Amino acid sequence: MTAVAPRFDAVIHPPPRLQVCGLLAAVDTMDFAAVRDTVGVSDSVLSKHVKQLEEAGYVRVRKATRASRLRTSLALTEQGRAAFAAHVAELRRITGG
Amino acid sequence: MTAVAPRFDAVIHPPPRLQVCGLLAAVDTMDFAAVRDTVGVSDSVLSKHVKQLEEAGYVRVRKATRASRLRTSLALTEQGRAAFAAHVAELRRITGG
DNA sequence: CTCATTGCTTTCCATGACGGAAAGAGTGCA
DNA sequence: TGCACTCTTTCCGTCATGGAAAGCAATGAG
Repeated sequence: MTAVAPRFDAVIHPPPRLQVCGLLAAVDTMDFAAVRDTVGVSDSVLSKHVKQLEEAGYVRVRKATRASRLRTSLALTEQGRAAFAAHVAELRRITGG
Repeated sequence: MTAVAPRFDAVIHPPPRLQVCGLLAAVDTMDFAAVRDTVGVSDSVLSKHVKQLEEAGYVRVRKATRASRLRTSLALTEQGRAAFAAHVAELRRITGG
C-alpha cells in the first residue's frame, strides 16, 4: 500500500529544488538564509528556485520583520508536501526502492 | 550503517539516465530496444544518453548479431553500479530516507 | 533627512543540456 | 546491387541554469 501515487515532478527534480524541498519537508518553516547556506547557493540562485516552487504552489514565502531585520521564511504548502511525497515515491520506484 | 557513501552524481540524475540506470541495476543486461521502449524515448535520445553513461564509465555497450539481427545490449559496469548506489543513497539522504 | 547596510529580487548574459527530425553508417538477406 | 533493420551522429531551435551586478524596500546611524 503506497501512501501517495508515485508521480515524477520536473519542478521538484532539479538538484537545488530537490534539496530545498527535502529541507522544508522536515520542518515547519525555515528562513531563507538558512536554506541558502544549507543548500550552498547564492542569494540570487535560491531566490530564483524558490520562485519556481512558489509559482508551482509548492512553497509559501512569508516576509516578516523580526528583531528589526527582514526575515523571509519558507514553508512547503500542503500541495507542496503532497507533490514532494509523490516525487520521492516515484524516485524510489525508479531506483528500485 | 550506510552501505555506500552517499554522493550526488550529475551524470546519473537527469530523468532519462536515472531510469536507464534503474532498469539496468535490476538486471544483468538489457537490450537497447527494451530500454528504449521502457523508458519511452526515441532511438536518438536513448543513444545520446547511453553515450553519456558510457563515457562516464557507467555503462558497457555490447553489440552482437543475434537471430540475424543486430542486437545492442546494455549493462552497468561495476563502477556504474557503485555510482548508482551512491547516488540513490544521496537521494535518500536528501529526501529524508 | 541622508546615507549606508541588510536581505532578498530582478535583469543581463553566456553556457550548456535536451529533444525532435533527418541524414548516416554497419550488417545481413534476397 | 538494393533493401531493411538498428542504432549513431548531426543539425537546429528552445529552455534551464548560474554568476554578476543592478534594483529595491526596510532599518538604523549620524
